[in-house]
Amino acid sequence: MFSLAEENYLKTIFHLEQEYRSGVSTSAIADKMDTKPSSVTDMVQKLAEKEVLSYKKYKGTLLTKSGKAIAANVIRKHRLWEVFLVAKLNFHWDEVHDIAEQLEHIQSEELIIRLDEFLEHPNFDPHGDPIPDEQGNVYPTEKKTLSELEKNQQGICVGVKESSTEFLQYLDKRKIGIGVKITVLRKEYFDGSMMIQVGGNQLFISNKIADNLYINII
Amino acid sequence: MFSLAEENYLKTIFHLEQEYRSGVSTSAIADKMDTKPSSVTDMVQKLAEKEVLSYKKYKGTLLTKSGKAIAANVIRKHRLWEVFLVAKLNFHWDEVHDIAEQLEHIQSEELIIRLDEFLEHPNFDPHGDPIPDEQGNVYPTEKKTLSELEKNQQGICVGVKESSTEFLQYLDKRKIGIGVKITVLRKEYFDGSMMIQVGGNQLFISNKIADNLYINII
DNA sequence: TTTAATATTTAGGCTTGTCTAAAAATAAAA
DNA sequence: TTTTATTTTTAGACAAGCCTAAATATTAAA
Repeated sequence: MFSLAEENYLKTIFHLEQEYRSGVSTSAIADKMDTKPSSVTDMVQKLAEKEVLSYKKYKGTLLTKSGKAIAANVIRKHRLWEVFLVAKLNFHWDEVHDIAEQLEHIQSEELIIRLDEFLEHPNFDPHGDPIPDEQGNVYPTEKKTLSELEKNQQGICVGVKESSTEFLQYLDKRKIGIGVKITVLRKEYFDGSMMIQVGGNQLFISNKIADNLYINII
Repeated sequence: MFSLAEENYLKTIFHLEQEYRSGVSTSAIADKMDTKPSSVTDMVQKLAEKEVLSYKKYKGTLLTKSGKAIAANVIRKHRLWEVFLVAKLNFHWDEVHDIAEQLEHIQSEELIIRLDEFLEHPNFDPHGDPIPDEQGNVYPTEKKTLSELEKNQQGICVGVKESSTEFLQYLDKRKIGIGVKITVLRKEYFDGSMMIQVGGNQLFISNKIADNLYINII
């Protein structure tokens, strides 16, 4: 069993490994967790003894297989709860992070199995990030913004890049939301604006909007 | 802000006050929380300084108004989550306590407002206990067992007394569940067995069953 | 390559919430 | 009412997880 603090370290290191593949430095962890490097050293040494990560003094750290599994599971829970908060409790995409940060530590395998079922096995959270499966496998998507799509390409909206309330309201009004299928009908190259198909409607959107929407190409 | 441990003490004392109205003893709290009396003394003194309870050495403790409000809010959250687990995630009544024990400490007013909304403002948890309102008022019901009802009385099933899996399955099969309206059609006084109306069906049940069902008289 | 700057670790300390053992107060029994 | 038993409190200690300050490695610059 891992404590809340331990789970948070594992999760953070998991994320940082994407960026620092050869080893995550003490200070990188400290920065991300808003804590002091000395605290990180303490915890990393403790986690190394528990064999969830490998650590060489001054050389940084990397998760072991079991460490990765634990971290992926925490992330899975976090993202499933985010889906719940948005899809069932009508929170906005940008309001759910702090709450999910707490919910991700609730201990119950069965709870997550049933929550996943209740949400109909979602594959992405409201920010468009993939939800790890039960085995801890994450299938990272080639996350593109709508602005990167070409004419006639289509995909599913899986999230937003920057999410101000005004922007979310703009999207709501136009029925653009997570899971919605979008097709590029026309693209203007001088300003990147485009005509898109969303549900039954055709919309004209600026490049600024298109650049803020994450799309999963299908 | 109160820590997880502090919230648990307040909640426990709140419950114990129903039984020990003139003051809750250190050992009663220690018993209920499965901790040592010396630990209780420490915490109670700390909480007294925070003015959420009044405490006189050797004389026990009672919650202040603000202490009661905090405790009621934790209980509100606990019971709302229990409703969620049973009504939405299909847990059995007897499986939800430990999970709710964790969920009750999630910090977000907005979350509880929306959860309450999502569950359509339930008044009772799956064990038939009343859910405190947002102001912390609890309206305790005169919780009777079905066996205490007389002929022609009717009420809503709000919970079970003892909940073995077999018993819950017995109930499921007969469509007896929380929120279900039950009417006593006939009652045999020599053994307490009764004929009841449940939904469209009439059922004959023994006193043993009737004694295990909590009913809210309407 | 030697020096300076930066990163990391160690040492020691603090807070929270728990514990054991001993002291003190209260309650019960003789 | 005095003694005994029980309850409660105090004192001192410990683990987790954090901190600051000092010591040690590593990296970058001269």
